[in-house]
This record gives sequence, C-alpha cells and structure tokens, in this order.
Amino acid sequence: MANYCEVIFPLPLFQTFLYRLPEEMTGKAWVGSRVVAPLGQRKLIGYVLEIKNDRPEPGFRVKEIIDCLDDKPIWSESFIKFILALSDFSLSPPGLFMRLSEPPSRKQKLELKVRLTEKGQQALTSGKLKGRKQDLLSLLADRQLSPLYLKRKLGIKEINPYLKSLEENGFIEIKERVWKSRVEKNVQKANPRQLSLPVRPEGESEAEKKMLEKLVRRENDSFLLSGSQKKRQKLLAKLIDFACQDNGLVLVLVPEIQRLEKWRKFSDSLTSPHILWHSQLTEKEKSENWALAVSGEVRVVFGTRSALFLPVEPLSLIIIDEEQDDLYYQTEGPVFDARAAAEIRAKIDNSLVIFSSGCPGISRYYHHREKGTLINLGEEKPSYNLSFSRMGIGQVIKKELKEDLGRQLATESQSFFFVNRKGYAGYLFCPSCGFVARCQKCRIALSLKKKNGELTCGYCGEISQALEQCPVCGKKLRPGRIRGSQYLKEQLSETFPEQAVEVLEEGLGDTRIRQIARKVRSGKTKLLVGTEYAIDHLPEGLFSLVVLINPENSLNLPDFRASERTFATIYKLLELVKNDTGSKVVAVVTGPEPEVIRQALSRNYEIFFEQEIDYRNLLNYPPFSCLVEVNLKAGSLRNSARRSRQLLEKLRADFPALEIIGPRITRQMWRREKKEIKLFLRLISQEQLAELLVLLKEFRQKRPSPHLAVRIWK
DNA sequence: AGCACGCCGACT
DNA sequence: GTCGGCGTGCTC
Repeated sequence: MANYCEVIFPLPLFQTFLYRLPEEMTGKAWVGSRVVAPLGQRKLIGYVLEIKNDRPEPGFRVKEIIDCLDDKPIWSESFIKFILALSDFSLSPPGLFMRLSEPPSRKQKLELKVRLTEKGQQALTSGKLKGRKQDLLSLLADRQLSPLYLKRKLGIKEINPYLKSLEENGFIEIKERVWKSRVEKNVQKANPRQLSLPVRPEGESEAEKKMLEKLVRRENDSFLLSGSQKKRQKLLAKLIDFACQDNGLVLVLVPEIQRLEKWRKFSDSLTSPHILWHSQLTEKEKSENWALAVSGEVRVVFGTRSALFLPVEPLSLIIIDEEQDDLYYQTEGPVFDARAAAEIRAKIDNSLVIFSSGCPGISRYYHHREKGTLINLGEEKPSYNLSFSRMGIGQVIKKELKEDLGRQLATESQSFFFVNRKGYAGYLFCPSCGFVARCQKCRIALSLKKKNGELTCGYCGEISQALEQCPVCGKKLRPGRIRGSQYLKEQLSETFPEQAVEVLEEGLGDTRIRQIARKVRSGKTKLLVGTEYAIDHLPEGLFSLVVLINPENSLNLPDFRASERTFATIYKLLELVKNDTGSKVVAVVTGPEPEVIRQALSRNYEIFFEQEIDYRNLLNYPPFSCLVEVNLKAGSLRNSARRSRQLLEKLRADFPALEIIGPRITRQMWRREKKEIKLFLRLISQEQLAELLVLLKEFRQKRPSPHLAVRIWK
C-alpha cells in the first residue's frame, strides 16, 4: 500500500500538489512537517497538509518525495486550519504564511553552487567560447560561485538559460545542498504546575462580566476595550494574570516594536514565563524564544503581528493593543490584517480576542456597541492647558510663545513641535500664472533648499538648480512656503540661536533616530520638531509644551477615514505631554478651529464618535455600507493597468449594479518600482460581499503572480 | 515564484 | 542567422 501526501509550497500559488511517499519514508512524514519535493524542474521545500492512503487516479504522473526534513510535525492540524482560513479571507497564498511560520533555527534553504568541470577548464583555456559565456567561465576559474553572484557580476537579466546550456555542454556543474543547521535539541515539554486555584476577577459592567465569563469558560468571542490607557492596562493585566494561572497561553500584540515599551513595566513584573517576538530579535534570541514558546513553558508572548504565526498550542487570550493602528495591516509579502487574523485564529482555538484602544476605529466601536461587547472604562480628564492660535507659525514662535519658551529653556522642560509635512522647506512657484516647479519623473513639487538654491525631489532624490524665470510666462519665480519640519526648525533656530533644535522624522536611518531619541530622553534636546513618525519613538509624558502646527491639514486627505486618523494621531501625540497642570498644548490653525481637532485635543472620543457616525451614515460609508479596497500591483504600470481593466470588465459583467470608485494610481507608485492601482467597491449587503470575494478569489487564483490584495471596511 | 516555450526585434 | 527580452501557461 503506497502512501500519498498533499504538499503546499512557499510560492504564490493556492493549489496543493500530490506526491507519493517512497516506502522508506512512510511513517516519517507528518501532516505539518516539511519535505523536499520536485516541482517542475526545481526541487523545493514544501509543507505537508494531508497524508492519505487511498490510491489516486489522477490525470498526471505522481512524483515522489525526495526527503523528509522533520522528525515530528511543526504545525498542528488546527494551526494549518488557521493558515488556510486566513488565506481564504485575505486572498494571500497559504504557502507564504507557512513560510512566515517556519522555525528560525532550522530555516532550511536549498543552496546552489556553480563549479567548473574539467571540460569547462579546457574550454576556458582554449578560448573557444566568446562573450558572456567566456566571462562566466573565467569567473569560475578558481572558485565556486552562486548563480545570484554570477548574475549580478555579469549584469544579465536571466542567468538560468546560460547555466542550463553550459551544464548541458558539460562545462559546469551545479551542486545543491540543503542547509541543515545544527540538530534541534529535543526540548522537553514542560508540564506547568498549577500553583494555586486561579482567582476569578470580578467584572463591573455587564459587558465586563460577560467577557470574564467567556474567558473562564474558554469560549470564542471578541470585545473592545476603550478608555484611558491606565485603566485599560490595569484590566488587561488582571486578565492576563488570570489566563496564566488557568494554564492558558496569552498573546499580546502591539502595532510596532517601539510600543512594546508600554508593556515593559508590566512584563517585568510578570511571574509567569514570557517572551518577546518581533522581527528585530537577533537570530540567537529568535531560536531561544522559539524553543521556549513551543516547549509549552511560556505563558505570555509580547510581540508584533508576526507573533500570530508562532505555531504554539491553543491560545486562550489574544490582546490587540492600539487596535486602530494601521500597522496591523501588512502590505508586504503575504498581505493580511493582523486584527482579522487574530479573530480567525481565536475562532479555531476557541479563544478570546480583546481589542484595546483609547481611540478605537469608528466601525469597530460601532459594531461592538451594537453587539454589547464594548467595555468603556472612561477617559481621565487631561490636566494640561489647552489653547488655539490663529497666527502664522513664525509669529507664534517669535511673539506668542517666545516668553513661554524662553522660560522653559531656562529650566529642564522640553518642547515638542508637531508638523504633518515632512522635511522640505519650500517650493518654487510663479505668482502670476501659478506654475509650480515639479519633478519631471514624479510630478511632485520640488522642494527648495534655502541655503544653496537647489531644488530636490522628496521622492526620487533628484537635484537640480533653481530656475530664475517662469518657463511658462517668463515672470520671476518666488519661493512658496510649506510649513514643514525644516521651516519650523529654521524659525526656532532664528528665535533661539543658542539652542540646538532636532528634527525627528521618517527616513533618517535607524542610528540617527536612536541618537536623537537618546538626546531627547536625557534632556539634552529641549526643542524637538517631529512628524507623526516621531510619536512612536518618544517616551510618554516627557514634554511640558506641545505645539501642533496645522493639525487640520490631514482632515483634507482624500480618505473617508481622514477624521478618524487625524483624531487618532492627535490622541497618540497627547500621550507625550507631561501630566501636570503646568503643561501646555497649543494648536496653531489657519481657519476656524475644526470640531474634530477640538475634541481630539480634549480627548473626547465619545462626542467625536457621535458626530463621525452621523457623517458616515449621511454619506453611506462604513459601518453603514461595506467598502472593499482592491490593490493591484504588477511589474509595470502598463501591466497593472491591463490587470485592472480585466478586473473591471469582470466586475461589470457579474455585478452590473456595483458602485465602483476609481480606479486610481496610488501616491506611492511614484517612488516604488512596482506600480500600484487602487479601486474601491461599495456594497450594501453581506451576501454581496461573500459573492464578490468569491469572484476576486477566482480572479486572483487564475493568475496569482500579479499582486492583488483586498481590504474590507465594514 | 521560476521554468519552458514561443514570438519578435536587433545585433555579433 | 541567433541572442536575449518578454508574454503565457504550468508546476503533482
């Protein structure tokens, strides 16, 4: 009786492949273990999803498995179920998720080395070969090299046809070997001892009682926790403690590595074994933590979205901190939303998901309120002093705040200036015809460096000399001002020449960012300018003055979530303010101060929510309709465009009444190699969504390599 | 994804 | 002529 198995590969494919297990390997391959198998001309590492004994009668030749790599399964059946369900929901290939989930210490690769044969040696010395083939052989004269190195060295787009023909002629030899790092130590499965009976925490509100009930009974559900950070963390600590004592495994997710700091104090005080899991751990830390996690000893994992792929025993509790953060949506590699993934995993493991945020997403807040699973712990009244200013920024600094700042600089106090425009100082425009100097390639306004009169493109980095006259009407060009971080820095430096002003924003490089963060922490830097990016990299409660420069700007972004996002940014920003009555928050606005800004500054989520939900209702946005965001990405704009046309055709044929918004080219496409096209589909009913997802899935599976990702807003 | 196969323009 | 770039279809 032969044995067969279904294998999936870490490729952008949705199908599995059937293989025969050679006799000596029957009983050595497991569901959830890895094998080496031939696929086309290649040999690849694949993951066994199913083992079956029935004799298949397929219309193709069944090949044999070459090797088994694991002596026990890595993934449990329920974990595989999770991966498949996630793939189904996100339309990303399951094999790519499996790859994210491979053990770090045993990351195995098939490595190729190219070597010259004797015949090749002769051919090289005889000099019969010409051109690139000769070049290739001479590179190999005294050493073995990898195909990738050869490809780069020779500057050829496709190296394999070369190698194939040379190998056929017998000039070279291609050797492969599996990289097997040290044999995995057999980690003892720890059987955690229950020290005492878990003390069941008491709930206060109805929803809180319901949540605790579910946790005790280990039932699946999801809850939303809102209110002040302090109150939320206190309740969460209680829950984690309970789950640990009850032998459960807890996963605490944060949107970004920096945010783990917020849990530091708690994790340090935790008596149960716990680990960190994120992409910036060293290889050593990764393998150590992995071993600990799968051993069953660990009770709590603190990590970023990648921690969801640790193949650990059933989770009893998943906490999603700062649930509104967009970083939970992964756009690179297999696309997925960690929040949705957590819910999928929780359903399979029968665990509880708790979303936590001071400013939750509007839709989530709405749905949980309707469902009765909202736990609002209440906001604490901020103690800082809030004011608005309608002067220009220069004026604000030089007049309104000068005295304040001067006084602060004399003490230990620090100030933070928040801008939502990145680094560039100004642009060049024609006052009479409105011409703006733009980058030829990117069509984005070039930024003008004041010092040397150079124009640079903020996206592609191209530098050119500033023009004197307008190329359209010949009038003299004038510099215009975008009140960006650099402009602000100049203004501050002019007013306080003896003070060092630092700018913290995206794209400075890790070392520079750490350096600035250190200077700020130590109190050396008293005046700091920063964008949204800076917020995550600064400690809480540090600044006694925070100035927001035109925070209303981001309300005008072409996004139905513009208000929600602006609110969340300001909310997060305010965590940097020192909590004492002497602290000041000043918002510089150009027009009348918008309500959203006022509510965000006074941390009034509920009032903001009520207004926002009315607006969503009026304009038929989520949660009152369902928006499906579709992203298409191919190697070139032409290809993306063709793909989008195909999709539109299919959509119009199958869903004639569907409202299609777009397609449009995304902003990022100007700087990325891959060209991206985005469109939105508005749906009214849930049934329609299911049907649409089936269509999109089919569309994607038929041609899986051009990227297609969906994001559902409902 | 990567590989074969087939088509097509452009060079030794 | 054939080399190499590119689109299409397939991989158990």
